Amino acid sequence: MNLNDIVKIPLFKSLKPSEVESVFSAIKLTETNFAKGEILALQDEPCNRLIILLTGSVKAEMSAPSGKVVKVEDIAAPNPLAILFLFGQNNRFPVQATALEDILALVIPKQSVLKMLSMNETILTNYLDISANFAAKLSKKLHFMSFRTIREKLAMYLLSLAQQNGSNVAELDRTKSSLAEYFGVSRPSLERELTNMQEDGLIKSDKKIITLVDINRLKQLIDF
Amino acid sequence: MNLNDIVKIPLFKSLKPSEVESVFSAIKLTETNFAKGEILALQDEPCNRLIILLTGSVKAEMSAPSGKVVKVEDIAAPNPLAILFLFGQNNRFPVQATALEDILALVIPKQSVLKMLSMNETILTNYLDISANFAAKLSKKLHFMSFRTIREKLAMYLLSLAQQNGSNVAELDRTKSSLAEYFGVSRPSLERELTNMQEDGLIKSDKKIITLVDINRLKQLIDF
DNA sequence: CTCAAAATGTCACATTTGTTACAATTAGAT
DNA sequence: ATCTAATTGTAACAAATGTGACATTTTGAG
Repeated sequence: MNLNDIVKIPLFKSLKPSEVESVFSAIKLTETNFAKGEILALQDEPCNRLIILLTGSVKAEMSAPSGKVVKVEDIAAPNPLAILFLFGQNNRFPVQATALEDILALVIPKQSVLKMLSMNETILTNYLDISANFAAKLSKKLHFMSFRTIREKLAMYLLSLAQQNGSNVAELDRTKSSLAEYFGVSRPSLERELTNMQEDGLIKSDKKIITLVDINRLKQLIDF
Repeated sequence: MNLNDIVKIPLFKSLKPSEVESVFSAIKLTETNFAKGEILALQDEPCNRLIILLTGSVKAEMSAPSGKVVKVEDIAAPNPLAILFLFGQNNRFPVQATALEDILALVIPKQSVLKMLSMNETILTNYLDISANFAAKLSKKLHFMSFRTIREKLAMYLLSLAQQNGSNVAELDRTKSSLAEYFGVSRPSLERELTNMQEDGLIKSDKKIITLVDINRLKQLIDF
């Protein structure tokens, strides 16, 4: 792996070439391939290494013994896997990670991660920042789940989508099926609520393009 | 604050006296009092300091629309507040923290925290461990929220309570009101479901003592 | 292009949960 | 021990969501 690729990894962002060299010579790390469909980490497996995706992506699911799954999120290169759970007393993967495509990954043992963090402050701040971002995502998801009605969830979701665009149009970034799954509701219920909201003059829904018609009322839904 | 108190704080666990001295002389920190009911941190307020409770406890709540709140958890001394969100790009408190009792707290600015972490490896590992434990708690809560029905949530909750006892009896560790709040459902709905489950022969419910009658069927509810 | 699989839109109906209200019981302070 | 506030148990009714089914449209592999 060359230097250009390395500094593209968030954990190694802003590292000077000399730092990369000294850090990488001090730690153990291996590059590993995973085929599509292969399991990178089992749920509840001890989490004793950091896995950083170099290419490809994984889906992270929480599963109960006989098959029911809760999808948490997809993680794509060049992001790390389960970075939040690497340390701690009973540190286990909270999800099962399955390769969505062929994957090349960097695997670093826990001890080496610790070594890196204490020897280089840039890596330390990167690590803390990345962790905080994942925590924020987790927390956001939890907040999201706390919205009671589908309408509220949609208002929240659409507003933040439109805000990213800087417009009053939200273009869905995934299928409505997977959106329903993300919301934790059934697909027909999600469709129905989109229809209802259109009838109520809140939005205009056309395929994946949702136009926010009455932004104030949408904001009211989630603001109080 | 004396040395004995300091090493009782998880973040400073296993520190040698000489380390405590050198670390504390290098960073800024203040002790602050909060009265019962006072707000230590607002939801969405920038998270630029670490707050460690020395005495007392706080409740952490996320406010959702219509004034409804989702209680995330209580945090008691000597634990830190929102440690997961201190770093990161858009680092804001995900919850509002309100004092449940009079509180004495240690407040350390973000920059000083970073300084501590890079100057002392013990503090670094403590910090990482504490963070991971909170992440695990968050993740567990998320898993819990993913259960669809009240019955499933109850099955999950009661089974893990009974398991702690090593018996088939779950003694509720809080009021049913607060349990309903924790579940994110209304209190009458929770009561009704307890009644239904009793009628269905799953449990026997008497005040705070819930006897698990048909454990297999309860397990099926969450296993499947 | 072609065609099968996936995704979408929409129903009628069943189920779950919320809401409001009220009475009974329990807990805690003085 | 007494009294007030909190908790608990329950009910009828309203609202939200799930389910299963079906036709239509879109997507993507070959």
